[in-house]
Amino acid sequence: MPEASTPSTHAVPEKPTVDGLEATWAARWDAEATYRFDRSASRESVFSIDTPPPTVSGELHIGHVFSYAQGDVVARFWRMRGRDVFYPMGWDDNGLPTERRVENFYGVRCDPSLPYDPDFSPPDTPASQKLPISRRNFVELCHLLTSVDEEAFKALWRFLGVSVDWSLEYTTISSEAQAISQRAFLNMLERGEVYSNVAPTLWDIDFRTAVSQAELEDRERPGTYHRVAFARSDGEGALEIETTRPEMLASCVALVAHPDDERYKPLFGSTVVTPLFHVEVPILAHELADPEKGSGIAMICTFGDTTDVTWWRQLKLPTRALIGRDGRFLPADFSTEEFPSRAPDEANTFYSDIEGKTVNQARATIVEALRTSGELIGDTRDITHPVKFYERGERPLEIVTSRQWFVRTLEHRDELLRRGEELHWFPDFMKHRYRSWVEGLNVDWNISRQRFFGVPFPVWYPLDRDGVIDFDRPILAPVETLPVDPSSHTPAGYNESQRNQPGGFTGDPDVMDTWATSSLSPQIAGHWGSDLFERVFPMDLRLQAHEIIRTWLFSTVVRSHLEFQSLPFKNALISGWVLDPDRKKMSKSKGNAATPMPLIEQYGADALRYWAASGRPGTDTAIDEGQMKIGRRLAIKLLNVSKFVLGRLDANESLSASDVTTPLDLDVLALLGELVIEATKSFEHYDYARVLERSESFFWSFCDNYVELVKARAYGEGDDDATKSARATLQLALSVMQRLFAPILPFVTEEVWRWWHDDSVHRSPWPTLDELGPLTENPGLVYEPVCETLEALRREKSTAKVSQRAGVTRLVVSAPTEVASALRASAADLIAAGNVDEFVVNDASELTVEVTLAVS
RNA sequence: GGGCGCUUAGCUCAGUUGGUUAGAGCGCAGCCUUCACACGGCUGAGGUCGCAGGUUCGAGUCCUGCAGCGCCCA
Repeated sequence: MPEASTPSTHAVPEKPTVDGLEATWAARWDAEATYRFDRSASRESVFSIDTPPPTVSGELHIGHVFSYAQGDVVARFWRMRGRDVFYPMGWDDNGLPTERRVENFYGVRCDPSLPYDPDFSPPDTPASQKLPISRRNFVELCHLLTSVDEEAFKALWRFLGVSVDWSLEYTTISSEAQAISQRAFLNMLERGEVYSNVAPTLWDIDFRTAVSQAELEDRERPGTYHRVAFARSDGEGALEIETTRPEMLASCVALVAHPDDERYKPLFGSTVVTPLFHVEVPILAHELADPEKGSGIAMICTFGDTTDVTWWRQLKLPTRALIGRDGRFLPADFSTEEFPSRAPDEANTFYSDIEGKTVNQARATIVEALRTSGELIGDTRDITHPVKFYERGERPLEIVTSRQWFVRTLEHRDELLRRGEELHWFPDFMKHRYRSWVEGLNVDWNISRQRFFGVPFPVWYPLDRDGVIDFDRPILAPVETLPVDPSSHTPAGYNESQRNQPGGFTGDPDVMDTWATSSLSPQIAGHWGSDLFERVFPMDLRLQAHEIIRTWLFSTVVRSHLEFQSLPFKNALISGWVLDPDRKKMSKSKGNAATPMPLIEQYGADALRYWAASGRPGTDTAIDEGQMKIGRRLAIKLLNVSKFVLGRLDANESLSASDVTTPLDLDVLALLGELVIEATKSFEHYDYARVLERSESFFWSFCDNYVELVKARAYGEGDDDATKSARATLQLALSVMQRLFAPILPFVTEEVWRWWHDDSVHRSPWPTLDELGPLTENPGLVYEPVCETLEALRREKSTAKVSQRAGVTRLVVSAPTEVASALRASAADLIAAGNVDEFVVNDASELTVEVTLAVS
């Protein structure tokens, strides 16, 4: 036979496989720029996504895969809907997590007093004693390691099929990100929305930095109540307080009880004397004193905890702060006004035992002394109580007085609450987390960190003739010079020799909190100041996990509200946590955190995405390899049925919805039409899990029933309208289903799509009703009874333990008139699929099926 | 202490504005070595929908209370 007359077939491989699709298609998508954003697109046609820049700190985990896969599914839907999807990817590389990783990875620590060593290279193996290096050397290592980590992350995202436009990649430490952060800071400063202040600050003594309220975490820790006697100044006996922090005694500034507490009411206004240090302190009243706790009266110290800060502020108490930035006790002189002891020599002598000690050491010393002096009453009492920690910290936070930059959030609380109401949350109930967080704010947002790898504040300060810093007259960097580093750049009007000299200047030593830069992700990714920004801002969608609502989501809303009087994004899609198979929260410390790459290798990226997409927005989901296996099976089924349908179709035969004529085929398309409507609606509400569930259910029925029913008609000997109808239906349905699954299973759908198309399924239009032709009015009226009959046939054969191909002598179906005529119309398909000799349809009140097998 | 979510088959979860006999997958049992698929297919068993009230012709679904689990905030 001459080649010219051979029907041309689609390029269907002999043995299709899902293995290896990730590498193949990731490379093709790169080469074809499939996910490239059209920068000339108008705002209306753009769908812009604000993605979380992951913290680049080494290990990837399955939680990343889960959350980013869910977001990607949505991005792919909108792209197929015809929107120009702005989908960048950033890396949150600045900040403490990176510093920590660099310290551990290279065995170094930053010592800003050291000079830069241009020839420095990190030790091959980290020494047990961390090597001190200069700030600049340290920052260079941070850049080095993050760039390595970023490549590893990037490789995973590609392998997972995350459809970001890599030409839009950004980092939060880039020069542009720094300029944007500094510009936004200066704008806030100009508007009076940011201020610097010396204040009691939550302080991590290991990281030696301030932390913000958002980074706080309560942890249950054992503690011990000590009952301590304070002698009354009038000599009328003593008052006993209970404290878990007796080491703070030298910082005591008052005692406090509840205003209604009858036991202490008569004493308000009188004074007592602290044990050991003999400082006179007043007895005061405040609602926050809990009469049920301990003896009902507490000592206020500057500062043992956040309640102390509140009392200190509201009761206008003096400051006797003694904990230093390293967590050790600072020097103090009890003969001064600050520490007015009645017995200064005794107090100083005793305090010399405390000075320089850590909190725990000092506690032991003081408890011992109190016991000796008889001022420790009775036995101590062990308890468990919540203690505040920095979320990344290992030791309890202390409160240290220091100068910090704060963003005014408290005075904007009501507006911020309204922004939370304005935002569309998916799922809706996540808005409660935002609201309760904003309602519970009690300090302004501290954005300065006493660290090294971050965006510096674009500020210098003049020094007076005595070399004292004048914080009230900051020298601001002009906007056009940004980004600046005040530790290496010189402010206008000075020269570098005047740095840190009397009469000269000094640079602000701090860097911004990482949330202070990542909260500008829309500005950074959208290149604030360029035409692009107007096309993408406010973003259509923010993707993130629920655990960072109070940090990233909140801070982004704050920044956008202050800068643009707008929400930064219209919709927020909140993902849940990944739980381990026992439904416990995954964490590195528990050692149950799974790494994704082996799972991708075992089940395929589509299978992992299937698992992720089966978790509804906001729902915590357990790692479930069973679910991944099902996803893999679905992908394989898609390959196989595509091979079957396409492998026998003549690629040149033109088929369309108008060729679909038989009742069964029309009905299947009508059902598919219903599915398309539902899937579209669900996707528009970010309910990808429902799209998956419905599509999957239709697809399996299609494979098990419809394909079996029309196999013979479509690919048999005949060649009439009915044959054409079946072929057209198979082809149309396959096309629609390949596209319905494309957002969730991008690799396998692309593979099968390319067997019969030149361009990517991911750039193809989302299916619509139009392409399915005019649909029947009551979808399912034909297909469902036909399927029921087919199932009855299979059941009989299965019960009789014969092959499904076994012959049937007689098939009698009784059904209501309408159904009966539907069955008669599909008789040929049922006869072929069931291998039936005689098929009889009777009218009856309800559907019954009677099967007589050829052999029994 | 305040708030949010969950509780449906052995397991993991769907269940739309209240509407016939409550759904899926896994697992389990049995069958089919079928021509797209053994990396498969078919069939089946399995549930007083956490508990107690209430509204309704009708409640897994709405209301009230309670319990357990998880989380958020203080």
